[in-house]
Amino acid sequence: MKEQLPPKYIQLKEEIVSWIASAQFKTHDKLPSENEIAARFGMSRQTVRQALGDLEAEGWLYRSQGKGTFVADKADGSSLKAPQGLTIGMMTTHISDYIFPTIVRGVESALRLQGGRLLLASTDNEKEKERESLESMLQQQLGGLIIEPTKSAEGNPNLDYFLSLEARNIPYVMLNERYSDLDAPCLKVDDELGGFRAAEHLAQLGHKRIAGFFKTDDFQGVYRMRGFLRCLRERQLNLRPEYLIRYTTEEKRTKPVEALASLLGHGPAERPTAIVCYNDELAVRMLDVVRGSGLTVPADLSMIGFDDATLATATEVKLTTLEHPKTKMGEDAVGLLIRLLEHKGGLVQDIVYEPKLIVRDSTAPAAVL
Amino acid sequence: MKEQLPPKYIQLKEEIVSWIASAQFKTHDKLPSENEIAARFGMSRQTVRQALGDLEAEGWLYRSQGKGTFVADKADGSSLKAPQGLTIGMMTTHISDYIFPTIVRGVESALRLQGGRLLLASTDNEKEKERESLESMLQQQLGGLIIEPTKSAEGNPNLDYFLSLEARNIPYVMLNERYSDLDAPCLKVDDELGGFRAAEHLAQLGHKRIAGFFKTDDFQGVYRMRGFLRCLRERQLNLRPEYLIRYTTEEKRTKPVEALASLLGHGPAERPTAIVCYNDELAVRMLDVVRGSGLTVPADLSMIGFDDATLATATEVKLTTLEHPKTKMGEDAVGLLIRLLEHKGGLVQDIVYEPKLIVRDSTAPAAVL
DNA sequence: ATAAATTTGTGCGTATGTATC
DNA sequence: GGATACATACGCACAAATTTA
Repeated sequence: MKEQLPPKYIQLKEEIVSWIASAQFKTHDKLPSENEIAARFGMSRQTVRQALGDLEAEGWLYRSQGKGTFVADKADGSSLKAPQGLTIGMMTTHISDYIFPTIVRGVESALRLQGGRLLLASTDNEKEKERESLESMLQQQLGGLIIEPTKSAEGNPNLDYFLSLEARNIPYVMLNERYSDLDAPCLKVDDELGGFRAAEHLAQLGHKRIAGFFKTDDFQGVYRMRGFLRCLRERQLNLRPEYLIRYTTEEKRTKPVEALASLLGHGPAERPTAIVCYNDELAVRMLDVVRGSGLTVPADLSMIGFDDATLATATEVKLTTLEHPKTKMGEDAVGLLIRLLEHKGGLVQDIVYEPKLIVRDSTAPAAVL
Repeated sequence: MKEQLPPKYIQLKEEIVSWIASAQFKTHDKLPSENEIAARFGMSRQTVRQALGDLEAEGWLYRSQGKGTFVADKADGSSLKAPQGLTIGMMTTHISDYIFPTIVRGVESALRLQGGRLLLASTDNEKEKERESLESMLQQQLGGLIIEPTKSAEGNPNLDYFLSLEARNIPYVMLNERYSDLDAPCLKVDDELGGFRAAEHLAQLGHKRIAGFFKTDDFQGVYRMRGFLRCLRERQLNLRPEYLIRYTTEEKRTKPVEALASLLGHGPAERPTAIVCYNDELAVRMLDVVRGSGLTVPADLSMIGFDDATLATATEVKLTTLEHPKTKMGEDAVGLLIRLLEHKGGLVQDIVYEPKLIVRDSTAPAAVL
C-alpha cells in the first residue's frame, strides 16, 4: 500500500500558511520570491505559482508585479470579503467542567444571533495544547478570538501566536484573567470583592472562627483569598495559620478535603464554625467531609462557595454562594469582539462584574456561646 | 497608439461569465471541455485552465475530475476552496446542560489529536436554530458533521440541508437518535436495555411497587420506558396506571415532581417502594421531593437514574444509575467520521453502547413486609 | 538617467496521473 | 479496456513592473 501524499502545491500552501500563522511572516512582510521558493523546495516555479495563486484567492497573500509577494492584512476587506459570516474562535481551559459550558453557551447564542460561527477548543490547562489549537485556528479566517488563559508559571511560550493575531489585526479578548504580557481587554469577576463579601456575610452572621480554602495557582483564587483576608483584617478577626489552606489544581481532590477533616476533628471550641470554599465544586466535596465528621450544615458549620454552579442546588443543603455572570460573560465577550472589529483601534476597557451574594441554606448564624 | 488588449485568459473569463449571465449555460450545465475551449478560441489548454481556475475561485464554476466543468449554484456560498486541516461541525441540542459538555469534550480532544478544528453550535431543540446553524456551517468548508437531532413531531424541515451535505459528499453522523428519513450512521446507547436493567436491578432487590417517570417526547425516553415495562411484564409485576408518568420537555420541571409528591402522599402500603427516573437530572430533583415528604432514600424509597452525570455524585445520597459513554461517544463519532472521509461509500454501521449499571447508595433491598 | 537585475504576469508546450463513463 | 476530462507537475520564453547598481 503506497502512502498517499497530498500534491506538492498543497503541501507548499500548508507550509506557507504555517509561516503566517506562527508569525514568522507578519502582515505586509515580503515572502521569498517564486524562484527562491521553487529552489528551496525543489519544485518548479509553476507549481509554486499554483500554490501562491490559491493563497491569494483565499485572502492570505497579495502579489505585486515587480515587487514580490506579501502577507495580506486579513482585517481590511480589500483582500477578500470574508467568506460569509463571522467565525470566532474560543479557547477555554476545560470544555466540560463546571461553569465553562455555561460561558460557552453564552458565546454561542450571541454569535448565532449575528450569523456567526463558533470554533471551540480546549487547552486542558496545558500550554502545548493551547499552542496546537492556536496553530490550527490561525489557519482559518478568524474574525476574533476569545481565550481563557492557560495558567502557567513559565510565562507565555505562545506569545508568537498572539503577536501573529495582532499583526493580522485579529482582535482577541481574555476571560477570567489576562496574560500580563499582552494588552487585550479582559472580562472578569471582581474576585477580591467576592472573597470579601463571602467573609463579610459569615462575619455578619456572628462567625469568629472562619477557615478559607483557596486554589492559589490561578489569579481567581488568589484574589478571592485576598478579599477574604482583607475582611478578616478589617474586622480584626484572628486567623489561625491552620485556618488558611492553599492548594493547587493537582491537589484539589486531596489536600483541602484532608485539611477540613483534620480541622473538624478538633473539639467544638477549637474547630471553625464557618468555611469559605474556593468554588462550589469544592464546597460540594466539602459537604461530604462534614457529613463524614458527623456534623451538619449549617447547624455545626456554615459553608459558602463561589460561582453559583448547577451543583450548588443539586445538593441536599442548597449552597450559599457568590454569583458568576457565566452566560452573560460569554455574550459580552462576543459583543466586545464585534465592537473591536467594527472600529478597531478604539481604546478598550476591561469589563469587571460585581459578584452578588446568593444566600441559600448552607449558612446560618453562629451558635451563641 | 496601439490598442492594449486585456490578457487572453481575462478575455476568456469575460466570455464565459457572459455565457452564464445570458443563461446560455445555466446552473449545473456542463461547459465544453478544456481542450474544446482551447481549440475554439485558439489558445492553449493551460490558458483555459487559468481562466477556469479563476472562475472557480470566484464561485462561478465548479470542476469535477473525469466529469467536466459546470456552472456553479451561486445561491449556496459553498464554492470557495478549502483552507487547510479538517473542520468538523457539531450541533448539539444543548451546549451547557447535563452530559452534553462531556460529549463535546470527547469530540474536541479526539479532533485536536488529528489536528482538526471543532465548529460548535447549539440548536436549543429548535428547528429554526438548527436551520440557522446548518446554513452558517455550510458556508464553511466542512469535513464532516456530528449532529444530535432536534426533537420534533413535525418531521424534518431541514431535510434539504442534509441532502445538500450528501450532494457535497460531506459525511455526517448522528448522536443518541436518528432522523428516520436520513440514512447516516448513529451512535447511541441501548436505552431499551438500560430501562430493562434499571427495573431488573430494583426487582432483584425485592421491590414490587416500582414507579417510572419518563420523558417521552424523545426516543431515549421512549426506549427506556419500553425496557422498563418489558422487565415488569416478564417478572409479572403489576404496574398501576398511576405509577407510570410520562411527560414532555416543557413539563419536566413540574409534572414528574408533582406526580411523585402525590404518590408519596399515600400510605406506606400504597406508595411505590422504588422509582426509575428518566435521567439523573430528574433523579436529583426527585431527591428533594422525597425529602419534602419526610421520607429518606434509600430506606423508604429506592431511586435509580440514567447517564451517570456529574450531578449523580454531588448529592448526599450518591445515585445508582446507568452509565453513558459520553466522552467515548464523542471520540468514536470523530473516529467514525474520519473513516467515512477516508473510504467514503463503504457501508457503515451504527455504534450501540451497552449501558452498565452503577450501583451506589440510592437503591437498597425492599423492606420485608 | 540609464542599464541591469529581480520579480511577478502571461502564454504555451509536454508528460503523466486519476476519476468517470 | 478504452476514451474522455480534469489534476498535477515541470519546462521554456517573453512581458511588465519595480528595484538596484
